[in-house]
Amino acid sequence: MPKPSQASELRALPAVDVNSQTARAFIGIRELLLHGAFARGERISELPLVARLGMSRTPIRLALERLAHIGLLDAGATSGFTVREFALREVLDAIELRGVLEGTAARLAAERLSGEAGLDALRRYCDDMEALDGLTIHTFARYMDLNGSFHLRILDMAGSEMLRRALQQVNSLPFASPSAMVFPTSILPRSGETLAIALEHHRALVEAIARRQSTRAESVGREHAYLARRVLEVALSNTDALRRVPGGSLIDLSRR
Amino acid sequence: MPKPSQASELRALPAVDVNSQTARAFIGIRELLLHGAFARGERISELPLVARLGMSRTPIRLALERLAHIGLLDAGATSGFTVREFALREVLDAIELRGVLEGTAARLAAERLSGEAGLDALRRYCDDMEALDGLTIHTFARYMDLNGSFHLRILDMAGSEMLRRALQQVNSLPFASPSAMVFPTSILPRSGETLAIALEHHRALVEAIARRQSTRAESVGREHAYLARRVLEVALSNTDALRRVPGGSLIDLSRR
DNA sequence: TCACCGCGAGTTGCATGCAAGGTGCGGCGG
DNA sequence: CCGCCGCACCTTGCATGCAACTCGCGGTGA
Repeated sequence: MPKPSQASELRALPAVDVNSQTARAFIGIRELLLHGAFARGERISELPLVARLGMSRTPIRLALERLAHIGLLDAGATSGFTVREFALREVLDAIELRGVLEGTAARLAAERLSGEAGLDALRRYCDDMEALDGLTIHTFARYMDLNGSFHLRILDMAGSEMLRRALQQVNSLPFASPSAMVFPTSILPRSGETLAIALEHHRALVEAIARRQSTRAESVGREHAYLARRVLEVALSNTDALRRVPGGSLIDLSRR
Repeated sequence: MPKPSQASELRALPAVDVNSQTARAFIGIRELLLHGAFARGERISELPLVARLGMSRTPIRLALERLAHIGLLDAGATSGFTVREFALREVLDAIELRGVLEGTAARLAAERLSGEAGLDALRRYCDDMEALDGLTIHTFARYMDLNGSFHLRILDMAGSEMLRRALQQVNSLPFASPSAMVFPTSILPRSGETLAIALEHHRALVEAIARRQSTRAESVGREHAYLARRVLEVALSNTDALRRVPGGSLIDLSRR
């Protein structure tokens, strides 16, 4: 069963169990962080959040710990947490690392290929994405969903739990995640061309995996991530686009 | 200043602040896990640990959470933690992933090389390792230290915080960490040859980085990790060696 | 006027109490 | 005798209280 579409403003964030206070705290604080409710480097203390989130310190503590672990907060040496700030260079590095890992996923998928089920699924995702025919304000959320499913499927086919964890870790930085750099044409004018290139990458990935061309699969997987890098470089000069990047306020543009 | 040698029985484990109950709980439970105090898949409940570690549930809870995050425990869907068990395949995948990441570190170090300081340090580590001249019971701890410093230095030269975190994550699985698969000759007879190959890899890495041969650096970095894989395959048929691998009891050898 | 010391507020680490949920066992009924 | 239901204990999630620590400010003395 395919995952339900999660096309909210803060999409591309992994869903978590909502039935515990800790999970709600995690989601709530993450949302605050990504919406720029705190300044970069600001110290986060627990008591204000108690008032803001309406729960006791215990779940808030746990949530802060988790946020520190996924890299959105810094755990100070002595104690306490501060809002992590990212130099632009770190964002670019994160995208590069995602490329390496997705390339590895594609390579392993090619090396370990067995059966047609995975390939068929990938081809269907490709077809669906091509059927969208452009990134309008209405279709781009759907595209992000399909795109996410496509890459998840490759990850499945790679069959490496460790790789899955590593990629999850990288993608937990919102602006490095695969769908963070997708904008409708109305925001970034040249999205159409970018989309075409992305779709070509997808086709090439499927073909390479199908033919067990593992080196080609790895190369294309890497190159595909560089696309996000290029989109980011364009978006940097576009305030509208930059504002839409989740967690964009955590990026320190003045620091290379 | 070089890091102090940490050649205890459970070396190769990142040091943590010992001044907090949580840190002590983390270390204590990790030690229990790696020494096989629990069966694979066993459920870990908090109260027994309260008695065993002499502290309240709060720090134990936090420590369990952290252990789950680094992958030594499974956080059950509903609640509670169980001891993670690793199929042999996952261990091999972890080593493969480490190869990918260390290859990437070497590539980035080559691409971003500036100045001679890093290279000089690497060369010194190489000299020191070669000066050991064999892996006796007395020298192999020192070798692991030097080896760890060498790879850390390359990671520094890569200059990617994201990459550092990813590698740290992989290395937190004790049997995948770079020094887990180093045995003195008295345990694994052919360690001498393996050591020679490792030293050659190190030299090749330094040379490739120095000449900015980034592709070569990446390849050698990957291949270097495969050495651990081969040592593991030999060690699998050697009970003595296997017992020395930290966390070896968590590996389910019957499951591929 | 400047420097140092001490106190106080704020903050975190930890312990513990309480309630809710789950699981297993025993008893009861068929 | 077997199966099912209910109760009780075990376990965890969360709240809260307490103590220690830090940082900063103000007062006092040189």
